[in-house]
Amino acid sequence: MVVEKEMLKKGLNKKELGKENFIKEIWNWKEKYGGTIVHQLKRLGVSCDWGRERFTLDEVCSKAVREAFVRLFEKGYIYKGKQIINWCPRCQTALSDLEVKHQEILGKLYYLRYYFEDKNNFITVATTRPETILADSAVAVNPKDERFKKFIGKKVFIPIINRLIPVIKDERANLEFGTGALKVTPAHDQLDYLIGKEHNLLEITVIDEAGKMNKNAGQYQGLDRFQCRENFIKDLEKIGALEKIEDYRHSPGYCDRCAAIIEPYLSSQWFMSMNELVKPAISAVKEGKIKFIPERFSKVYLYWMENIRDWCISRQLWWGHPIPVWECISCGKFLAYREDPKTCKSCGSANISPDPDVLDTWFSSGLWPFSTLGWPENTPELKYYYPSSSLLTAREIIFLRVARMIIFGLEFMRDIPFKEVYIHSTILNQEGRRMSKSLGTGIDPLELFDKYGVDATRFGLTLETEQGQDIWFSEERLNLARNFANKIWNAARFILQNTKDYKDNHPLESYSLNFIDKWILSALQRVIKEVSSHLEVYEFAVSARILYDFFWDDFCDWYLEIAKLFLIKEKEKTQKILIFVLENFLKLLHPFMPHLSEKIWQIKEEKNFLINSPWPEINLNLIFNEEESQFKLLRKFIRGIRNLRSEIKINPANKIRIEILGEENLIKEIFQFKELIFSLAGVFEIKEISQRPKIALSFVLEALEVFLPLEKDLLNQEIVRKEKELEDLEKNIERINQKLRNQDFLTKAPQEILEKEKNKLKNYNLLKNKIKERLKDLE
RNA sequence: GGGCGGAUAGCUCAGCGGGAGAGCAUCUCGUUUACACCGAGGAGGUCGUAGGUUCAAAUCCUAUUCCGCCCA
Repeated sequence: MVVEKEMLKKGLNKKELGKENFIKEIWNWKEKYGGTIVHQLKRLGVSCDWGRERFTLDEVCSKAVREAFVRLFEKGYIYKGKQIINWCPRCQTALSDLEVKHQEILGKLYYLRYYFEDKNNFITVATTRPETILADSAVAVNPKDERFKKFIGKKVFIPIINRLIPVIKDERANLEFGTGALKVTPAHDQLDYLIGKEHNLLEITVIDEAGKMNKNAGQYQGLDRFQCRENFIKDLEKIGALEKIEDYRHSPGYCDRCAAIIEPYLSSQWFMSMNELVKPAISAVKEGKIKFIPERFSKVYLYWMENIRDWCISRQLWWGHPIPVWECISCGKFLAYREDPKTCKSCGSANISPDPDVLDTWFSSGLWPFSTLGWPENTPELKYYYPSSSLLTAREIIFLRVARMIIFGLEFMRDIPFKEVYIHSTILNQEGRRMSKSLGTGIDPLELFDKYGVDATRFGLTLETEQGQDIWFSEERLNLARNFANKIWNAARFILQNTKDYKDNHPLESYSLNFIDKWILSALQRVIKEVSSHLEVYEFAVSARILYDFFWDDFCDWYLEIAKLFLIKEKEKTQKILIFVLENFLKLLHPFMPHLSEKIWQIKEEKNFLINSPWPEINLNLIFNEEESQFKLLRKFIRGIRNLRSEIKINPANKIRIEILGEENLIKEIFQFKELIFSLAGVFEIKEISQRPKIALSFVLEALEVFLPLEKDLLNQEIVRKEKELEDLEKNIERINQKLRNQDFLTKAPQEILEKEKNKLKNYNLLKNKIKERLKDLE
């Protein structure tokens, strides 16, 4: 299709070019664009086994297609039949139901009069396609419809061409639609075809393969179907057969490839009978042998499979796998052959001719999971790789490819092709439309790679791939990811600079770790555990977020800053930890940012590739719950001081003195980290006091009160602050009290929750008292 | 016509039964030798609407509106 368009631009059409040249053009195009996709994937850092790249028209695949076809043919699943199929007059081929897209448009509904033989009375029929009147074989009315009962069995004239047709009764005539009377056009409508079969009606074709009116259309012969409609309506109006025209919303079918309006067309095609084939494919999903992720897509799959219709597999195209069927002119048999035959295998006649059609491309796609591995030969690859674990794909592919892979896998391999089907997000462009090659709504990923970097593009998009949710593409998000990549690069540079003289001599356990070391190591274990488990269940965005938060918030903002101090006094141990955390982080990061993580890894040690190293495993000896909460206290303390400073706009360069009051052991703990606090909070002295100072800003942290002495004229600010704090606190206290006063809450809520609420209340009250005392002091 | 998904801070989205979160944007401060693609701090939301279940609802159920997708 795409190639055809390209050639039209150059002023060539496919018929002039000839079949052979056209196919040559297609191969050229395939080389060029197939190459582009592979190139993009490679730049993206996709680590495929590139030696196994395949194309559906490769010899290996062709062999599989032929074998599969012959087997299905011999089992009687493939048959030739005359049916109403979806015909694209532009592509001039049959299409399967899946290749037809319906789109709602505002069309017209034409009310037309069919006069009875006596020419006095008439019956009015409504239609959206008046040109097909020329192919009408009957008018159908519902037997329940009182209005038309008297007409059943009579005959009416088709307007203009004056052919006589009967009025018949059929339940499929919809009482609600139009006038309730239905024109029956067996050769140009699916439903009418069925009605026609039942009532033995004539099947008259008036439109040809190119969408033009044929000789049965009389005076309209040669006109395009839409032109014919216009002319015909004018003529009807002239003779008074047009009663009225109404606006009407309906959804005609469009060709998925070229967007031409589909013509339901009576034609002889090859079909695959689906009823039997589908059964094991339905139970495989129902029994959970194959799982869809997110789960809800299994419903989509099952609904389609349970209502499946026979699949029209023949196409009138020049490009594709030929249908391996030969017709014997002598005995009239159609038979499928594994090798091109010289004589008919039924009667031995040499007077045979090959089928001119090719197979729907989705036929070969369905064989992909095993055709690419050498099936029907029993190759070692087939044994090793089949079935595979997961199929990652887009949701519009569920019927076209996934369903058929499952059907064919179970039919030919007697086993499922994969255990899990992950349906990934669809990226929408800024207008909210799906990105697609044929719609021209896509963007070139290579441009994004140049602008933001490959890893940032990957990471930015990954952050948004919430399960089954669409992604509205926005470059802002890539910016965030690029900043993250930059952060990682700089942090790594800092670590590598400070570990040049580091020798990995001792195991981590041999060092005496302080509680901050323990905190970061413990936090790392948590990250390893969580990232791993989320990846297991395809929660990529969650994993990416965990890595982002850990690295930026915990590691860079806190541990690295603290490590700057540790590097002076406890150099070797700190180097050890920095390297340890970085290494593990890089491993976890690799699936998301393969280039950056590998690059940093290679600077660190040239010999081994990161991609070859094992995935990190959680070390239970490095989990320190107590130290983690201890660190959280210190962090709150430092943040509290920073808040006070910012409150009165103390220049960061100015060091301050703080005073603390409270429980002995807490004070001791704080003094232990004096230097950290000095450095991280801009403090030059911490003084223990026994009485609250009057002129100071303050905050309360558990059983500790912290003061920042200040100038008199700023005291008002402290009072306002404290009053606001008190107000917030009282709101919280009142909310909890309300709960605790509620008898139902006390009896019905779980004990844990009750304890939690009581605890909260206790703490709030403690704080409240301290703040109140403080306010009293200030008055 | 049937099915599915979404509606939460200005924007893009997390959270999916017990104290409303992130990034960007915005505001204040900052030349602290890893990083201004940065650091510190602040402001900003009656979680589409209406009912219901529950001691407790952004979170569960029902209805409804708007947006998107799929199938017929």
